[in-house]
Amino acid sequence: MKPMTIGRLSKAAGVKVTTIRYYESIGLMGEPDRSESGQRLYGNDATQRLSFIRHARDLGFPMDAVRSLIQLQTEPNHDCSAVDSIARQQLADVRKRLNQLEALEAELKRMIASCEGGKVDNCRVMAALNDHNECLNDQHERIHAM
Amino acid sequence: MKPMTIGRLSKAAGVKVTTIRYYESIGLMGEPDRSESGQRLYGNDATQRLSFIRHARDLGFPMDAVRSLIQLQTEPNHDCSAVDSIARQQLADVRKRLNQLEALEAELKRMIASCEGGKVDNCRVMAALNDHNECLNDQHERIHAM
DNA sequence: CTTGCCTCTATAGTCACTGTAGACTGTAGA
DNA sequence: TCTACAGTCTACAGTGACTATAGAGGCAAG
Repeated sequence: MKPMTIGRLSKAAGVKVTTIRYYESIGLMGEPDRSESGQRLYGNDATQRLSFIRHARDLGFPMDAVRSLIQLQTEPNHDCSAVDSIARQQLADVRKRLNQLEALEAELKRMIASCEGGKVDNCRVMAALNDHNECLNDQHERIHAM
Repeated sequence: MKPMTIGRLSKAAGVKVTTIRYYESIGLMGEPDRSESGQRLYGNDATQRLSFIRHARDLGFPMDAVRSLIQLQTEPNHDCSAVDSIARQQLADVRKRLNQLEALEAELKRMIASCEGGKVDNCRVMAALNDHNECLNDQHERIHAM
């Protein structure tokens, strides 16, 4: 259980050194002890927290949500429903993105299927890109994040 | 068919004024004529191109792909297969993201379903976030973009 | 002529990191 | 002990695809 340097922590948790320092800088990670020469020294709790963050990020939780979850972790007696609702929110977001992506998939498939080769000039894919009319039912919302 | 100002173009194509100027700055849009006082003046071709860009972006095509597609548009006699392959690539990307999102959905669903209320301390959702082991089969790739 | 919106340029901010520069530290082999 | 060389430090710039802001000037209606 000796303290480890940032490089070891990085490997242990699968998070890049620079990213760990970044997490520290935005207050997600808390300042670690330092060696005499100023190198960061971490205990096991750091590995845990870092893995927690990474896992949450892998699941697509936005930074704010991760921050909240970490905060909640420090209040073990608090009711679990807050955690639940963050997770449900995330699930809802994921489902929304899924729907959007499915719509995209359908349209792309249609576009590609309609192409019969030939010149760019009368390419159906190009035509489809030009005419927004015959498309996606007013899905005006841009798709971003993940 | 009079030339229009950037504001009108913005409304016509559904792209923000600042975004139009941004597209110009990165060479996606080409420099328009200017009025005596220096205001940008656009013709119908601009509306078309801008709609094209917007539609492609809505479909999730990355900027580079959009650039290529625009380039191809200027070579109407070129073979259409390049267009096709860009679209297929995009479809493949969309499908990949779909798969990743489906995996996320499954895990989130599982996490949430396992929660039985109570305190944060023994919340299953938290537990799931802590233990990366019982999770996503090595889907180490981070999910980004869209 | 004034009001109020539109447009201009240039610059900084966003998110979640990643990369770089230049200096210092720690360790393993010769 | 000397020498490599990998690891670490800080601070700052860069990424993509925009968005926001500041401060100045333009244009049309009332």
